Amino acid sequence: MRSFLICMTMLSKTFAYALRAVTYVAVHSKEGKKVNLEQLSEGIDVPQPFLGKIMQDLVRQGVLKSMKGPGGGFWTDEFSLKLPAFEILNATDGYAVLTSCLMGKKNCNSSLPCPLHAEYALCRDTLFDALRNTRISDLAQKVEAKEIFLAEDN
Amino acid sequence: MRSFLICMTMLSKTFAYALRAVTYVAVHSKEGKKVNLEQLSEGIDVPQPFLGKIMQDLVRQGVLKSMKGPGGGFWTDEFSLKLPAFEILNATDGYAVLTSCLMGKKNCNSSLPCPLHAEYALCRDTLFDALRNTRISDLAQKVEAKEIFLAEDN
DNA sequence: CGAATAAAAGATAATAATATCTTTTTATAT
DNA sequence: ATATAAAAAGATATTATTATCTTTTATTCG
Repeated sequence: MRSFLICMTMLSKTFAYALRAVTYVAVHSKEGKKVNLEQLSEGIDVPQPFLGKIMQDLVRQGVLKSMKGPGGGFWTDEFSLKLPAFEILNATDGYAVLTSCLMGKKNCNSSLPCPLHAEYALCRDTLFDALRNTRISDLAQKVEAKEIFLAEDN
Repeated sequence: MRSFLICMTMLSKTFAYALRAVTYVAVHSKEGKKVNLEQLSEGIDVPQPFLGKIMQDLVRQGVLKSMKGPGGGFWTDEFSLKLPAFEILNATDGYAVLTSCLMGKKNCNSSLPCPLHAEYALCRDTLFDALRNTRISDLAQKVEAKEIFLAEDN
């Protein structure tokens, strides 16, 4: 009866889970292994049924590959590995969050800005650039290089 | 029967509403006027009952002053005007969101970082700095200077 | 083929965020 | 003092997000 409501990020938990999941799968794909849901769920410490839904989306959006049946599971091919992390956001939350106004103004832009427009644009762009410039293969490589684990506690 | 579920920001709608509300009140306080809920709700285009709750919090946390009764309402005193916008975040969402990990790692730090730690830290810090360096009086001044309106559509 | 494995899909449940409604308290003015 | 105005407080409703459970479909292997 454990609770999974722990983290509190500016973006959704779904996206955080998806980032961890894709990274985990990518690391194992480089070793030529497929990953199944049970293993993944334990490896990144995310509840299996919910993770299943997220994985479905990621496959549907072409971020990951999957196969059913014995020996099946999820993996990244060459195409996936080259995708920017931005595509993970796109497949989960959508990218609208990166074009929004901090103060909730509908038409906030540089010619009619809210009082925090310039500052927040800078913040958003920093994240946007990071998600565009970081490929899935980079995520995997960083995990390998630093021996970081993807479970929340590690 | 209108819907208010429109904006989609990285932080909460509550925070977006609070920013608009405090700014609106500050502008009017500079003209020596108190603002009541009804006027405020129309001025910034936020549903009155929900806004009422947010205002309660802001007053309780010392960001705004209020008075009941005829001629009552909300206002900012000299103390309020000097507060950084960060205090508005603190009074609504709390600031934990500015110390979180994008990938949901519990202990994410520079010595054991997630693969996006450095990049996301930059993003968070940009926002953090903006919220610390912008005072409530600055928000009001920008609205006055640029003749911006605080309703979503404007 | 039939049994077993694993993802996909569909349906339901719990929690948090957002929104509304009603009653109470406090202040003002007559 | 009484009526009125306005915030505070409390209770309830709606919607979105997160989480779970069950059934179906695809694949492999004996």
